This record gives sequence, C-alpha cells and structure tokens, in this order.
Amino acid sequence: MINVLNVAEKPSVAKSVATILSRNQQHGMRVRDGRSRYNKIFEFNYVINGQPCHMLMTSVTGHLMELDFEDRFRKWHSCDPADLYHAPVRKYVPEDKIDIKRTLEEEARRCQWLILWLDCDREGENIAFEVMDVCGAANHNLTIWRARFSALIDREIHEAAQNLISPNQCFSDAVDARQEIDLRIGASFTRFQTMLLRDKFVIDSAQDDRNLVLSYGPCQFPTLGFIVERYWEIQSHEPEEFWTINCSHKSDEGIANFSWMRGHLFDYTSAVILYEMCVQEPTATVMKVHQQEKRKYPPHPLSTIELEKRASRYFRMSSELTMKVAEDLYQAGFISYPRTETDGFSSRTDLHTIVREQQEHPVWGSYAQRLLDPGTELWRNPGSGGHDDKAHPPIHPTKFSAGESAWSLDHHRVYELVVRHFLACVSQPAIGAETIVEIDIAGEQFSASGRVILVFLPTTLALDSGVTRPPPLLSEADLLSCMDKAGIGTDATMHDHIKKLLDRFYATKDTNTRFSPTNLGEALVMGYDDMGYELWKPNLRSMMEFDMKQVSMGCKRKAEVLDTCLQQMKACFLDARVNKVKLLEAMAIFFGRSDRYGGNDHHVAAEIVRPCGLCQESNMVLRRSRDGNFMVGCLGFPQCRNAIWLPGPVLEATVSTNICNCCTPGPVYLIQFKFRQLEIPPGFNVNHLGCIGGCDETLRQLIEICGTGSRVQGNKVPSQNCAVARGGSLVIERSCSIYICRSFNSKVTMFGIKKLFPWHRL
DNA sequence: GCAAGGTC
Repeated sequence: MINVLNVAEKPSVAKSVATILSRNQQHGMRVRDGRSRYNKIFEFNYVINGQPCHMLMTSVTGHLMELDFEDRFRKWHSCDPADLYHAPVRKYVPEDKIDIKRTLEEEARRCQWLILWLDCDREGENIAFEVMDVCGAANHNLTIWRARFSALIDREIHEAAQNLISPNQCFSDAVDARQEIDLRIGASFTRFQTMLLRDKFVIDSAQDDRNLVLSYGPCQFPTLGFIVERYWEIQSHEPEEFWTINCSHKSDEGIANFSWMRGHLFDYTSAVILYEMCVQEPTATVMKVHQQEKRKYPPHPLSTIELEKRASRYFRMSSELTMKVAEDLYQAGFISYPRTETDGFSSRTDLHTIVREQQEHPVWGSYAQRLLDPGTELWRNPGSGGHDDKAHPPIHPTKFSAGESAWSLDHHRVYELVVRHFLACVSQPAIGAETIVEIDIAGEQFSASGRVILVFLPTTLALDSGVTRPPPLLSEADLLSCMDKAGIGTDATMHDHIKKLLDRFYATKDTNTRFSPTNLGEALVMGYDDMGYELWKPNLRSMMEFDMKQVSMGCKRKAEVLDTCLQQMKACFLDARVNKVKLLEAMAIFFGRSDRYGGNDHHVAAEIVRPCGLCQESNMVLRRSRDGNFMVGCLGFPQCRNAIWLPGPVLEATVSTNICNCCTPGPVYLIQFKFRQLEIPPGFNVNHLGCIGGCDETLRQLIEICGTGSRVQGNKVPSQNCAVARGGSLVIERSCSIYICRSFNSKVTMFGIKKLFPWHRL
C-alpha cells in the first residue's frame, strides 16, 4: 500500500471527491484537521489500477501563491515606474496561505504519489503547478498525477481516478504570462497616473487625497471605458424631430390604437402630404387580420452572469451583493455552486428530484406538483445556452426551504430567483394568442393588435411629432453583457471590476442601477483617448486573451508572448508619459488645480451660468467638451439632460459677472465670447458678451449659420432647438402637435400648418 | 499604496 496525497482547489471539492471515492470502501472515511482550519484532511483506502492506496485528500483555497516585484521595487518611490516592465518578480506564498503550505509539506513527506484534483481550467492548472512546487520541494521523490474531471458525480470521479494524466505545462504557462503582464501594466500605470495627478488637482471625491489611488488595470479600465463611451454617446446626441401619423378607433369595446406602418418620417413635407391624403379620405378598410400563437420560451439554465443580470433587473441588487448572498446560500447548502459559466444541464442530472423537493412550498409548490404530473404535459427537458465550463452545473436549488429565520430579504430573493428560474427551465413555453389587424386609409397602412372590425371611421387621425432620444445610460445588466462579450474578466470576477470602479470614485450608480462616469473617471479616459491610445478599450484585453490561448495550446511560448507584449506596453507607457500633458489637460477641465503644491495657479472648478430651468434643482455650468467645443450643461446630469450647445466658432468663453436683465429663471450670467475670426460671417464681432437664456439674437443667428459645437452635426437644420434648452424639449413643437392632433373633422390645411412652422424647411 | 485570478 502506498500513501497518496490528493489536493483539490477548494475544501468543498476535497470533501465531495473523498466522499465519492471512499463510498463502499473498507473502514470508510476519516476526517482530521490540518494546520489551516478550513482545509480538512480526509483519509480512506482506494485502489487505483490495481494499486492499493492509502489516500489523504486535502485542499487549497484557490491560488496558493501570489506574484509580486522583489522587495526593492515594491515601494512606490523605489524606482521609475518604467522599470517595472523588467524589474524581477517572484512568486511567493502569502502570509494567510502559510498554514496550507505547511500542511502540504508535512503530508507530502510521507507520500509516494501526489494527485492534483484542481479545477479543469487554466487557473486550475496553474494552481496545480503551485501545489507541485510546494510538495515537490518537500519530497523530491513524489510521483505526480493530474485527475481530470468536470462534475462531482460518482462515475466521473472514479473515471478520473483510474485515468490519471500529466499536468499541462502550457495551460499553466498561459496563466503565468497573464499574471505577469497584469502586474507590470497595472503597477506601472497606477503609480504613474497616481503620482502625476493626485497632488496637482483638488479631487473632491477623496476625503484624504493623499491616500487616493488612481488605479489602472487591464480589466477595470475597459469596464470604465464602456461607461464613459455610452455617456459620451448620450451627451453628443442631438435630438432629431420626426413625424408620424397616429390613428385610433373608439368603440363600446374600447380604444384600438393603430400605428403607421411607415413608422415615422424625418421629412415633414412628405409626412404632411400623406397626412392630408388620409384626412381627405379617412375611411379605414381592414386589409388583413392575422391571428397567431405566440410562444414565450423558458430561459436557459442559470449561469453566474445571468444570475447577476436578473438580480439586478428584478431587485436592483448589485452583482457584488448578489454573489455574496449566493455564496451564503451555497455554503448553507441551499443552492449549487454559484460561480459557473455552464448554462445547460448534463443529461445525468436528476431534474425531477430537484423539482420534487419544491412541492411543499406555499407559493410555487403547486406549480412544482403540476410539473411532475405527466397528465399536465407541462414538463420539458431544458435546453442549453451552449456554454459549459466543465466544472460546475448551472445554478439550481439543492435543498428545499420555505425561508430560514436567519435569511435577509436578499437571501429570500436570490433563493426564490434560483428556484423559479429552475422551474421555468423545465417547463413548456408559455403560449399566448395575438391578433394583428392591418388597415388601409387612402393607401397608407396602419396596424394594431387587438379586435376585428371591418370598415370604420377613425375617431382620431393625427400628425404627431417626436424627437429621437439618446440611448439610456448603461445598466448593471448592460455592463455585464458588454464585459462578457468583450471577454473582460471572468464570471467570478466581473462584479469585482464593477465594484472597483465605484470604490475608486471612477463611476457612480444611480438608484435605477445605471452607471455614469464621475469627473475623475471621465477625465482619465479622456486623457488617454486624447493621446490616441485605446488603453481604455477592450481590445487590449482581447489581444492578451488571444495570446494566452496560443500559449495554452502550445502554439506560442510563454517567454515569446511576454517579451512582445511587455515591449509594446512599455513603449506605450513611455509614450503616454511623454504625452502626459493630455492627462493634465483633461483633468484641468474637471478639477481645480491644487494650490498646495503649484502655488499661484488658481482655477475655478466649474463656472456657474444660471440655475437650471428644467430640473430646477441644479446649476448649469459652462463646460468644454472633450473635443474642445463649449456647452452649458446641467450639473444634475444624467438625471437632468438640459444642455445648451454654443456656436461652433467659439474660441474662448468665460462667465462674466454681468447678469441678463430679462431671462428667467435667473440670475443668468452673461458669457464673454471670443469667436474665431475666419469662421464667423462678415458683420459679426469677434468679441461678444452674450446671454444663453434665449434673448440673444446674435448667438441665435451664429448657431443658425455656423451650427453648434456639438459633436454629431450631420446635415440637420440648424434651428431654434439648438438655442433652446434641449432637455426642455421644444415647447413650440408640442403645442403644434396638439393643435393638429384634434379629431380628423378639424380643418387643418397645408397653409395652416405652414404658418405654424415658419422656421421649418417647407 | 499598484493587477487579476483563485477562494473563505
């Protein structure tokens, strides 16, 4: 009989594997403590390919080692951050893992074999090599094996034990490369930008900005990039008006609203002509009635990202909190392992038993009973989303509970979500009936889903206007989707990156779980963007991931990937340092200079122009957009979208102390403008003291002729809507729309409409 | 005082 040391990635796997292997074995299984209180040691006998073994099964808790620079490079001022691209690094066992290391050493000394039961992914393979390092140093004569398994079920575990293989160096190398690149890039840029910016500006988010760290990381920055990119998209959106014909019919049974099948038209003239035709011949003829069955398919089985997205959507829980609560439920045995990419059940999973456990529940118990009754034909074997991490099943309930006294509201919610999602997965699709009615008025087609009528006179027929709207800010679910798609982070770490942005004051989350960048976050991204670097975009990480894949497949060597990647990143770093003025400029847009160090360099952080008339809560301030154009925006953004774009030719703008004597709500401070001579028409003065409150004819004309500085210009009509507060949404248009919107009997002529829109492009 | 990745 030989002694065999077995090591799993976490205590729960050690216990499961030991339980499975020791079943039906003589003397069963014994448990004893190791040096680490969490990592028990299980002992039992087992036969591997005819070789009787005394098995000792223990575990680590994830990575056993960390990578860091050698001591003399660890202090921030110990070296030039550029040196961090070649400073020596070392792997070591951190203090809180020393106990585990001691256990491994002690047990390894009395064993002949070492079997590695780490998770079957790249990180797992790397941890396997860490364990080999420690055990191999304690016992040079160890024979080393790798067990490959993807589920904690009897057959798979026994098969793994009987078919031991060798550890895969390539997989582990890929992780080594990733670790080293992440460390060098992260540390160099973090030290650089922190030391460059922290003391030069008054960064209001920091209580004590001496301790503020402006971190950079290959995952956190692209995540921030997603948030900033959407925010810029919203800021640069210029509403464009469109026209649509709405038709409705009222009967005793209710109102049917028909939508124009053209959708909407941006061209007013065309819309009016079509509208006039409908008004003159308003009888509606029903052309088509189709009834169809609509199926709503159940979701795929639950993966981590999907759990986080749904908890965010349904309960507005942060992904961070969701994972914490899910971990609690997992530890207490109520749900399966919560970190999984798998979204399909293995055919071996006993789904019926899981449903059966839920039959007693007061709310969904009766549904579970109906599912199990073959007569209802409600059961459907669940589909799969096509992802399989080969380590864990989709998240599902593992123990019945009608609620525990120790549970918080969040525990109840997450458990309920997991159970309901599971029950949905094994259900037939929901079936609904939908009737769509298509009608024709004077050749124009409209449709509604609803009742069937054959010919009728519409109760109302109206030409309505609307404006295009920017997309919303990214929600937590959107953000997770972006990260997932771009391969930023792993299912187990995505919520960490999101939380890091909040902790670093780079982004904020509103009550609607939507993210906006803070001034700090926007300034940093703007700085790198102005340098022309895509350091804040996901491409860098994607390229690294691609290289890692090459290493793990043996197509490229670790040293080769490290060399080229670090060389490129160092060049990028040095270039960023040469262009640091871009970062400084971007910061200066949002933050006042600190006078603690610079001395006499006083700046006002933001110049207040007027109170916002839209939200009536915040002030509107003069700002310079990232491409140098001027605008006056509400500080209440994104809740308040009020913004006024100033004429394109503005060279300089400063808020004066003069107050406009007619615009309200006041005070509205006049702005001293300086225009670019070559860009303004003859007759206009280069210097102008102007009012953005609406009274200033010069500004209005300049905007009409030259357009605004807003980034998306297109060839739209320069019209009053630029000078009018945008979020205030064009009151004139609305009143027109209401006027035209009377019932179709009203007399509305082309002439009448023309008169109402003298400024429009008719 | 820096990263991201495991996991407790």
